[in-house]
Amino acid sequence: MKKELAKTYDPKGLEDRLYQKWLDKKYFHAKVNPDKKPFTIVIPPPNVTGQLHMGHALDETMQDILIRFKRMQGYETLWQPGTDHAAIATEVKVTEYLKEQGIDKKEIGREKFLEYAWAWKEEYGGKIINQLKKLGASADWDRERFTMDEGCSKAVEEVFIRLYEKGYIYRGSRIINWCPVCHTSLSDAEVEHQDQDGFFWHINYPIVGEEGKYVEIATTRPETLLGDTAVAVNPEDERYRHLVGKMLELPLTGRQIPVIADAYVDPEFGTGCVKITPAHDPNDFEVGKRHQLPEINILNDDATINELGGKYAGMDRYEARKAMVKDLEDLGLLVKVVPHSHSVGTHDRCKTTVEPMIKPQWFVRMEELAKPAIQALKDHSLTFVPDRFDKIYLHWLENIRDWCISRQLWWGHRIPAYYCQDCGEIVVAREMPKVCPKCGKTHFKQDEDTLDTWFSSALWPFSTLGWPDHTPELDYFFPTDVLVTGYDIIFFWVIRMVFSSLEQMGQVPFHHVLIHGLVRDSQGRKMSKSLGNGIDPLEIIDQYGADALRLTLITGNAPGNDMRFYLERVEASRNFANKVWNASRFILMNLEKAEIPETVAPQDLTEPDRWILSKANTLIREVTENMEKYELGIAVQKVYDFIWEEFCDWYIEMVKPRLYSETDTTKAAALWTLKNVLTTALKLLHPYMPFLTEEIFCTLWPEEESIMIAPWPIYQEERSFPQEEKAVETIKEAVRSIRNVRTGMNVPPSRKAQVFVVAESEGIRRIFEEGRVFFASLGYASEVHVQADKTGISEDAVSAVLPEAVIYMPFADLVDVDKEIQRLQKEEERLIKELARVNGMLGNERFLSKAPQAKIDEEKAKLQKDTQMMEQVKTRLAQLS
RNA sequence: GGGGUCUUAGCUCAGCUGGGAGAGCAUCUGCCUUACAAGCAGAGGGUCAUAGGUUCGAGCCCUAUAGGCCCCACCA
Repeated sequence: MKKELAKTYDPKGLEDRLYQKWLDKKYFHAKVNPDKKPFTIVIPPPNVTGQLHMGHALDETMQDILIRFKRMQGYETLWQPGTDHAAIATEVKVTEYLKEQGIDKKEIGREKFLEYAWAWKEEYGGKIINQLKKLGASADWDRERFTMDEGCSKAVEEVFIRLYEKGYIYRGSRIINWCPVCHTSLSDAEVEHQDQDGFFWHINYPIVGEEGKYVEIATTRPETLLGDTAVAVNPEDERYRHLVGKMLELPLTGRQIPVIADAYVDPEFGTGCVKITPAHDPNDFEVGKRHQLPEINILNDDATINELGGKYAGMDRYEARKAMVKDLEDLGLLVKVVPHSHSVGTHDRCKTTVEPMIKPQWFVRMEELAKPAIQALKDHSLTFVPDRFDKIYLHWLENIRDWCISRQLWWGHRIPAYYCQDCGEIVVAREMPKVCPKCGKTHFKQDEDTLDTWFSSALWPFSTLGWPDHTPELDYFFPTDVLVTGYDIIFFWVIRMVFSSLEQMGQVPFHHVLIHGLVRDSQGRKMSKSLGNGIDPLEIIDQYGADALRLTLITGNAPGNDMRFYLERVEASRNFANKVWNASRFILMNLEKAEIPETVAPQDLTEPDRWILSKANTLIREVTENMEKYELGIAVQKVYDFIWEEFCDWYIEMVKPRLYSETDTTKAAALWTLKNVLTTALKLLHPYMPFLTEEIFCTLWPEEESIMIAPWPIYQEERSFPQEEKAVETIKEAVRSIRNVRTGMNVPPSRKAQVFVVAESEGIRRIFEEGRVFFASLGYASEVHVQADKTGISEDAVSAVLPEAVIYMPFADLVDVDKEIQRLQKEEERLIKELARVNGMLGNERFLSKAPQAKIDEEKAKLQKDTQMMEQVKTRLAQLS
């Protein structure tokens, strides 16, 4: 079956059709197959209610490229897909949605809310998955998972219980980050620090019993004064040593607090006296613990002042701040107000300033868990690409603090802890206990909180493979090979997967972490909803095709770096797709006109055939090497250059006279080579541009099922033809000079000219004899004469100097001697410079003694070539003047 | 305060282990040459941020400086 291809590549329709075919054929489906080596990637699960954005598109494209590459190499490839319940993100969305319907979350209660949330998930959850399919993602959709499905939930429960039993999970009243808008605790990773302009309020605290004497403190949050339980000074600070132990009167409260000494205080900073508010500052909390200070919580959950705040009770924190500053001023206790820029913690999701608060929460004790994760990187069982992310990973782990995992949300995995209503005993178990092991009573209540969303995604590499059950999949596909993700979630996700896997599985979850950057807009700004500068990948796919989008995302940027996205780049990618399409169309048209043999004997191949085969062979080796090293952009750039320049601009053009001739005996060899090289190129390109290459491949090889499952090309020593490469490169250079000369003289292509090639060396003459046909088709030659001297060449012929030959073209009427002299002088200048450089190197004793021999030989060869050329140029110049 | 990263052609960026400066887009010139005008052929354009150092040799390695961006951090 031969298909006619359209004149321009139109991805519309074709992409959906091919994707459906792949699905029908089950190519994406991975099975446990002991005869093959596995290759596994787990997808960073997108938020179940999310929309595909450029970041996803980049991330999934990289994974799909690796998966398709390895699949063609013969691995049993599993790309494990799924979605994340995204606790807080989803809960906020559902709450907003309900609000629009006039439904209040608190009123309907937990159970009803969860019903709505699941319904929402059912309705919108599939959306992002379908969007991934538009990209061409070859994930095993039969294995799609969800972090809150039965299996993943079971894994979460199991890990929680195991960690609790080992003492790694504990419940404690500690200072945590509280979001007053979302009404939940947050982990440290969820707090973003922003520098904000604020003030330093200097306040006098009167010393009890010493009329008119004060201790001056400086604070950026005066409202927290209500919770002060001490003022601290540095024990070494001579200025204040005498105050330690004295009592102060806390303004506006009537309470008395002590002056304490603690090394935490920096005498150089502020006044050297620090108000200590254990309930609302992490440092003060520590100080408070050391000195057994009372912890006074002065805030409600919405960050209004609570009932302990006296007249300020009920005010918002900032309102209270204003009122208190005013009151202090009236009391004459406000010393001064100094502008001060300081860093403020905000909730990364809603940007609200977080309040440190003491709350009973669940924590993961991190110190012991972090150790193997550090070790794994140090002994290289885990590596980052690029490796500069090693430091970021290590620094975080080496300074890790306990992980607050409880959230005051409903959408998530409920904590499997039960409280005895009678004696307060905590029981962590798979289901609600019947009888209290401590008091024997039977009234239990489950913990109201749910787990941090990252607790479940931390288990993703093994929970998706069936853990805690011992499944064949787990045995076969785990540990996974590479994780592909952005640097923005190393702390949230990558690190937590590593220590969770090391703890539960005793192995790293993946061997390599391939890190990419952010996709930014054309001006380098982050794409965001609020800026409205986001570019929808689906619109790009609709307009230019998925392949063009994929290529754009992969090229022109180094691993781990951010990239700018703009339409001109997509157009360039689209143009390349069209180029491949048209080259293929040309080849297919010619293949239809003639029979080609299965194989061609080597002696029937012409020089250009061997040249392009040799080039393709080298390409195979290089591209494969680059891809093994995750250098995806470099790899595809090489394929791009090969196809466009070597294959299309040179080989196809060189081959045309053979194809158009009725009598040429090497026609079959040309067709065979065209088909062979095109096939190789398509295969190398397939991971990047799956749709285009599949469509062409299946037209080219109707008997084949799909390029997806075709074997990856392999470098073959016997396909290396260095001599032919040199010969064709010589011809190319000659053709280029002819074109150059002609353009310089404004000779239209329609005007053909005689071409004389003068070369002393017989070997060179043979090369030109072989290549004479190309001067006609590529160099607009009417006749080609290859000879050893200038016999028969008119004096006014224009010349082009090559290293080992001079080309003459008689253009009697057009000749412009001055121009030619100029051109030759320019060439002479270049050669003088080049010769000076080479001579400088070769004349340097130390270069000769220290440089590698290969380099020396290379320079010697250059010297010879350039000297030769210089002689030609000089001779020619002498002739002209 | 610590760490990272960037500074290369008008624009956006490549440049792998140090050995003759590249691509895409843009610009200029000429071509509707029977695969492709989303194309073909040719051209112009860069003291690789600055100053030192290591080296036979530095865009690449080291140090410092300037500027941009990012991350981490308990300076009240």
